[in-house]
Amino acid sequence: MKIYAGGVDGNRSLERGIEILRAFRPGIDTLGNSEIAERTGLARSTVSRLTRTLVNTGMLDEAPDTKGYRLAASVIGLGHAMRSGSPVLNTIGPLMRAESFKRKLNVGLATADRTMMVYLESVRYSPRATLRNIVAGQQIPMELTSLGRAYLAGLGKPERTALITQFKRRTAAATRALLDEVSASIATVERQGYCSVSWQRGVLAVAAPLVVDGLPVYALNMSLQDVEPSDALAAELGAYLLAFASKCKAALSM
Amino acid sequence: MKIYAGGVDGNRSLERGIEILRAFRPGIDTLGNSEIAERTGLARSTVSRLTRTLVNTGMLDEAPDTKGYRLAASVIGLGHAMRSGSPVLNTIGPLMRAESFKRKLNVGLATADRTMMVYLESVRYSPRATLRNIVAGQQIPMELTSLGRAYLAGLGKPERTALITQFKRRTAAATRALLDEVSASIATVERQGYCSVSWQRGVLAVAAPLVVDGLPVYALNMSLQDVEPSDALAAELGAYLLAFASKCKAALSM
DNA sequence: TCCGGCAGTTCCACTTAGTGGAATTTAGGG
DNA sequence: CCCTAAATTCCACTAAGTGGAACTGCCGGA
Repeated sequence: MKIYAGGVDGNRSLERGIEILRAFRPGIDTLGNSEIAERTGLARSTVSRLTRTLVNTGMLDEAPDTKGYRLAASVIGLGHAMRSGSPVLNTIGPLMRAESFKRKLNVGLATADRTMMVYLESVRYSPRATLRNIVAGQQIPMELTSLGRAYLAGLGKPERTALITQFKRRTAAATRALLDEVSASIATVERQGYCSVSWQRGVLAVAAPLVVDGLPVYALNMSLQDVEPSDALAAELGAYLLAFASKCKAALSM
Repeated sequence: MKIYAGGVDGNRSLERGIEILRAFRPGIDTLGNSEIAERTGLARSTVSRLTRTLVNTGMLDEAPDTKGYRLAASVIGLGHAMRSGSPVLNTIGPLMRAESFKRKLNVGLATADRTMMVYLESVRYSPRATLRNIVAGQQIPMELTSLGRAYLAGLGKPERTALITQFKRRTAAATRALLDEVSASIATVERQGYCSVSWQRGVLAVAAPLVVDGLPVYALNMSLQDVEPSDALAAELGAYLLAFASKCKAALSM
């Protein structure tokens, strides 16, 4: 009874290489081999070989005095390829920009990467209309935000519970109360189509799932800064969001 | 005389996995396994296993009816991490935005990915000042643009010739004349610090290398749309660019 | 409904390519 | 100039990955 490596689960070296890339979280400048080895739990020699490969393939740059590595420019090239290939972003992006302009608020589209939500696009409205900022790739925690909770609500039961298990494992602290909040938000989405969380002072955000079959689940959000969060305001935003979400769904199914 | 695999050149599976990711060029929506196999020259079974791994690690999503894969959201997460970790972009980015605003022109910062230039940031100035667009990750060919040629000029001889060899291999057509143009541009950069190419009608662009030691070579560019390219205009832009480049260098060496 | 034709996956004998611990080299820092 | 820490290389070992072939499932015609 022999077990064959090929064809069962993934390719180990590739998995590890990707894990190394992922060790570069936002804000991190350079990582040395031993630091990577520590974070990933790989043998130092293995890391040395894999980072070399990643440099050769152009995914990492060797930093100054070879004391470390940083992500290379080709990863943003990939990011651009992803965005420009995404049919969802391509159809919804323009709608988001128009909506942001019309309603004078921030509009975001995101989906999950493990337990983080990552923005495909986030259109930031600024009262000083001279600059409109569009950000992509920013990551925010799933459990804490309306965006993430709306995403969870859009997911099937099994995936959802898998993620919730991960939250438990990840954050030992703040567990019980937080998980209850999460379930409450999910229930709210199921009832009224959106949920609202104000996790930063003066910021009100509402979010709704965007489920199109055959595609990953997405979530849309709208938010306002420098306001006094209130139920009335949340309801108003929620109404806008629901209208916008259904417009998006319509545009996608054409 | 045995040759040991570990430790010599890179890890084969990882190399191949990355090559698969790279097969998703901008604008491509989905790729199926056999299409990938074709593009990369790998065995179909190998591709099947590697794509599975890439899905497990979150780099690819399975498209609708499993007829293909697309880049997953986590690649833009990586892109964001790269940008937010880049010390060069962090110090120069704000300067670029200010400069674009002040001079009313486009300002870009890029570096190479193989034979393409990829923008870390491209600040697009629009006369309708209500929108200023910032794009990252866009790729443009190195040989055809002032940006790419300035980059080449900033490179060491060996790297430069290696790239030029690649151009020859890549584009069979338009070789001789084009290569001469490239050398001419490089010479221009060496003489006056920048070069200028107008490869699209009505667009004038000037570019200069940005070399900071211990870091990859970058290139800065400035461009104007909807103008009649002329030597006088190019000289004016060039002067702005040189001033800006030296301001950047100063900011970086602090 | 049945039959190609095709894309994807699985099987499996083969062996190379990758692994990790130990030894070695390189680089600072005091 | 030595001493510590990090990175790299060495190498015996074999699990892990490979590719061709067989298999499965699907769609489009007729």
